[in-house]
Amino acid sequence: MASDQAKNAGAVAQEHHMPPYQAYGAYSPPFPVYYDPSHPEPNGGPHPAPPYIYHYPPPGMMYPFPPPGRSSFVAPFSVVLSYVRLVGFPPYAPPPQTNFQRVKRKQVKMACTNCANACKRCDEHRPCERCVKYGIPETCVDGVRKERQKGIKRGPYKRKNKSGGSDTATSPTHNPSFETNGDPTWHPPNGVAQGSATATPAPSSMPTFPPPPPPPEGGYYPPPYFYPPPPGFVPPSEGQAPVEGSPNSGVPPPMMPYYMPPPGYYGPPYYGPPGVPPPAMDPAQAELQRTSGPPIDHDPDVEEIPPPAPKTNSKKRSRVGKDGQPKAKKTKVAAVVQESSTSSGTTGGSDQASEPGHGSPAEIGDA
DNA sequence: TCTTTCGGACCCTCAAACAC
DNA sequence: TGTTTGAGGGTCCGAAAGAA
Repeated sequence: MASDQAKNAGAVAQEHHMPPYQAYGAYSPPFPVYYDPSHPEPNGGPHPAPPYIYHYPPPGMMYPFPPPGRSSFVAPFSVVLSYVRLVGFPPYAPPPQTNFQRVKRKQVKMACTNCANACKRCDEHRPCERCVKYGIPETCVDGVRKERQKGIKRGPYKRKNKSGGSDTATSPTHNPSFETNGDPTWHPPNGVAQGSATATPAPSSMPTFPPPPPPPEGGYYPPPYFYPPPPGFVPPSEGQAPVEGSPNSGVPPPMMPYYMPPPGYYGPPYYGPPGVPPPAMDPAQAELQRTSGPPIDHDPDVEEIPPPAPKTNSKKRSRVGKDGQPKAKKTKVAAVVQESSTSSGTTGGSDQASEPGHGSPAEIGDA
């Protein structure tokens, strides 16, 4: 079987995490934005109830960005999206590991034969909830686990490094790539010390984001361009950095200064005044970046996390044709069925657990 | 629209390999 | 002998396909 690391690589972005109560900016997909209920809500209203959403900026879209002077992004939810940046914003690089804690899927130790056959969730009780739901409690019995094979020779193990980075559980707060910001040439701006902000300390399970780069010549920090603009946000006055909590005005602005980058725009972060879209990139340069990709400042030594792969038709199954050719069934399920067929009543055999239309619990799916 | 099916991701267990 | 590794074997999510 593939290693768990490899298996989990894509799953992190795919699974539904239960975000910790901490808000952070995000660098690039699949990094989420978290919500921090320790900060006041606009209008002093109550915090939204969990689960808190993630914001996955679409590729090519702007990205949440830690506000100036903050080593991490902690803000009311409505502010979270107020700091944005464009793809390829130097000198940031995504950390090699997201490490966002994921809620593990709970599994029962032994699913009943009906649920196992249907590949559906079971529970500890007998009859299980699903069997009761479908009126087949009498057939809700445990299957029989196969005994693990013994005497299987295994190759030599690759000993993992105990001191660090042995696995994905390494605290991201100690991720060297964070400390160097993934870029050896980058240094935190003066006066922006790590942890200097009033931000709620990140739990150990959460990444600590590095401080933002200094504003460019002229002193602008990214204006609060939104995509989409959070309701009720009041943009800061020109030339000012976004102020945390600014949405608290409670007065919905008539029009938010937000924009989408023009097509083909892969340029640097735009520091212009609020409401003014970035200039279009030079066509030649845009074309070059379209073909070779946006300017990436990623540490070449840092493994890049690819954006969530678009859903493919990989799960497309070829079904039984009109003229026969039954598909091979899952043998492991079939084995369970076979072993418990005397009590469960499901049809045994290694080729099929049950037949459609016979009311067998195995094919009663969840509604 | 609902139901059934099932690919494959995810999870747990535990024997083999390894360190001390 | 205790710990670590990683594969076996299981659960079940979620989407496709068929049925109603």
